[in-house]
Amino acid sequence: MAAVTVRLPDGSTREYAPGTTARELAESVGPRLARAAVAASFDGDLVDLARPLIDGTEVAVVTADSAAGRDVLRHSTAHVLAQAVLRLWPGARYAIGPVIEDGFYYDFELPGRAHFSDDDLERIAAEMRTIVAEDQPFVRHEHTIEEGLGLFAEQPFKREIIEAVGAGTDEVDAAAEGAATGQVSTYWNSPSFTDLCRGPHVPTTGRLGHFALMRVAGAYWRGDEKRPQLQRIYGTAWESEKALAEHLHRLEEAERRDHRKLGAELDLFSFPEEIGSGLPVFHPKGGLVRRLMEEYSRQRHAAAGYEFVATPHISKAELFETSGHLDWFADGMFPPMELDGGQQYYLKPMNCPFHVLIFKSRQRSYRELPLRLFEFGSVYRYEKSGVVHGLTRVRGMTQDDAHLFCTREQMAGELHETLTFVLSVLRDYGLEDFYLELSTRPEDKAVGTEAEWEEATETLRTTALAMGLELVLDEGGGAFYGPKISVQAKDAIGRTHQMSTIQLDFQTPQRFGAEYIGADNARHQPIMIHRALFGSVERFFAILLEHYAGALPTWLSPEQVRILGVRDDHDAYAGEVADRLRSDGVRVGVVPADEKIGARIRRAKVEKIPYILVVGDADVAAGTVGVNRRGSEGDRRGVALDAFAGELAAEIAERRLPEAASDRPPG
RNA sequence: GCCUGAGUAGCUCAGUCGGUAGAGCAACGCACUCGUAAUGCGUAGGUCAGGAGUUCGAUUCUCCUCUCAGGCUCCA
Repeated sequence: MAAVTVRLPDGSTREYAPGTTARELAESVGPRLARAAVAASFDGDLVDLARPLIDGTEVAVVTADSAAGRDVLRHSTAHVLAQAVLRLWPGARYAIGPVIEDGFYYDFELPGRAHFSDDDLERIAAEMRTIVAEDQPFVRHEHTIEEGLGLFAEQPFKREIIEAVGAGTDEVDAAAEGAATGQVSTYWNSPSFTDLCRGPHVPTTGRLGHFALMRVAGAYWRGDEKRPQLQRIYGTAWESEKALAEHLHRLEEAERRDHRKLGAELDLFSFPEEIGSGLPVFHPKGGLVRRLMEEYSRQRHAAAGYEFVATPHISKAELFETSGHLDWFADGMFPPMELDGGQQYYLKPMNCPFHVLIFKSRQRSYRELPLRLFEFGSVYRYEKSGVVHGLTRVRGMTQDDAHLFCTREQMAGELHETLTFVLSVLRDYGLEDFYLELSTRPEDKAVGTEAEWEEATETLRTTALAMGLELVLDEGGGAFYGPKISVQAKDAIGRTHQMSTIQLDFQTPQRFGAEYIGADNARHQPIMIHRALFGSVERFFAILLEHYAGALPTWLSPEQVRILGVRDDHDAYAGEVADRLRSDGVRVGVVPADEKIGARIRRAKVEKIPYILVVGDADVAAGTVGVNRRGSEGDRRGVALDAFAGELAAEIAERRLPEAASDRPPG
């Protein structure tokens, strides 16, 4: 047979004897590459290192420290997890074990419908280490559908996957398991363990080991609430002990920034049990931050031509029948209150029907359009008990909600202006890294015709593309009344949060019979654009808190400056400094010298106050202050009070953001 | 709503194989008068989430409820 010729990623070509494997290729390139290799890719398709080279393909060696390589490690570790569980729970059924961001999971059904407990994780991890030490090979086999069904006769979940592959009914599995070939592949580890899998895998289990099992959870088979709930184990795996440790450290960092923890530590808000789940109260400092957020928002909205409205929290049932909410989302609403005459009232889950009624309150002319109505509107949604989460998923919240009414001709321009406005305001709060997501018609829940949806979706797409930001498609993710664009923002530690949404709605004006008189003297239906910028004040508060790890920019800090006299005979001067700054509108606190200066500085640091001013003998004599700025090394002594005040006033007026949204860990 | 855990002082946590509890920090009092991340001593603080059951006796064991955490499902 002729030699096989392959191209390498650097463009060079090499010849090998027929039957040469990817592993042998790696070895021929260099021993270090061979050691780092976990898989290979042939023309971009990931394959095992044991796969023979194919003539004319481009071959790349996949190393453990690449994204694709980590996926291979994680997938292989998931197999080891399944093998360990089957050893410890003979007769367990195993379902699927895919790779997810930063790790993997595997779903099981244990004999006698038993459950994993947290303590089991340690036993399972120990068994996994044994399997790693055994250095078992991952041996690939191809089977027909019938052979596959026979192999997994005792494994109903595997059989279901194989049947779906055979029937080509499940696109996801078909792609994953290779339906195009009408075959399934398996990986054999030991006489006692074979798993259905497309692969590739590392050559042997000995290649693994830098993993941690994170938690156990219940998860529905196929993600379907109506199907059996399986036992899921989440784990993470990395190419080295160092990479694993770094990952665990990142998790700790996220935990340190958790807004629920910061909210308690900084005395911003709490969730009194007596009030109920998902119903927060804001304490004075949190209330102040919230007010500052809202004030700046109002200021920007006023400047952008929005008009402020106010609407009640409850309404007759008919309003939500007209809007369609009772048809589609009654489950998400609090149950109705019934009055004497049998009239039912609901807490409002949204503000839009109220704003439509304001539009409809009198005859409208095209000359009034676009009409932009804005409100900080409190809404109540009955979130299921298991989903309530801190300030990000609550049962009562305040939306910064606006509804824009415009003509069809104005629609594109309004969308563009709105998106520009939204991004500009978000940037002022310190979020700067964005991409856009376009959500299209949901399959089951939707009102309106295909044509209307198509037109609305296209308009949104055009607007989004004009922003020059990355646009991601979210198929079927729209609301029941229209498609939407959402702004996704990355925070300081790289997590993505869905921020503002802009939704087009042809339906609500129709349902409510909202009309305006056009230049042609005829009645027309306005286009309605729903728009929330923060989403909810509560959620935005949480995101900002986590983004800044509690160290809010000076303009948003509840206490901007704390003044400390060195001795108690400096307290009078500290008071004068405070009065001077307060006259500029600065929020100042003074703590008298009944504790050592070091202790009071520490307290102020723990409270993440942007500026600590220390004043002593020299300052009293010279009219100066010692400036200790949050996040900077050391302090500046003998700064003239006027100079500091001027600099601070400028920082606040410009809403300057901190250079880095990180701070020193306490202690 | 479902699965797995958890709830002990304001916070972080220890403890009780069933005999009603303890530390550090915080709070309060006294002393210390001090120049950039914790001065010392003392005092007070708990229906051991709530309810029911078993028991001579329950914070501890059982059941129910509430709340929280991590997932699943959901998220107009």
